[in-house]
Amino acid sequence: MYGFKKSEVKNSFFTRVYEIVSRIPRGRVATYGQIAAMAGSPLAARAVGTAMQNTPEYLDIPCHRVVNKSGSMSPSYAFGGADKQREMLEGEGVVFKGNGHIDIERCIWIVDNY
DNA sequence: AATTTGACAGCGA
DNA sequence: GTCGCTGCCAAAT
Repeated sequence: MYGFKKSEVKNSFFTRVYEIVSRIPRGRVATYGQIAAMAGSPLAARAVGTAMQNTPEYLDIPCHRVVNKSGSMSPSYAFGGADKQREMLEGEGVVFKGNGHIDIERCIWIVDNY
């Protein structure tokens, strides 16, 4: 209550993004654009990136399951680098192709109701 | 209120 | 396939 910033409490775009990301199941990935659309702003993929960069650690959300649409990952990923992220994903069953990219078409998170 | 920033996406070369 | 440029958006300053 007292140690929270307003941005962490109010129902902001970031907050919606965090809630959505926290629901991504194991072995699945979601794209920034996809999450932006779910959060209510289909063109705010970039803003989703900003949200991820500011993700408070105590939220414990699987931000490693968020990747760009080409199935590659951001070099500036904060948990130890792209290779580390790849290990985590492979450990969950996410399929990688020979070129080091995720088989996005196969592992994309499919939601029926939200 | 205006400017800056950035873990994106689409398009052309 | 990669590289660069452009458009977009929400947050923080």
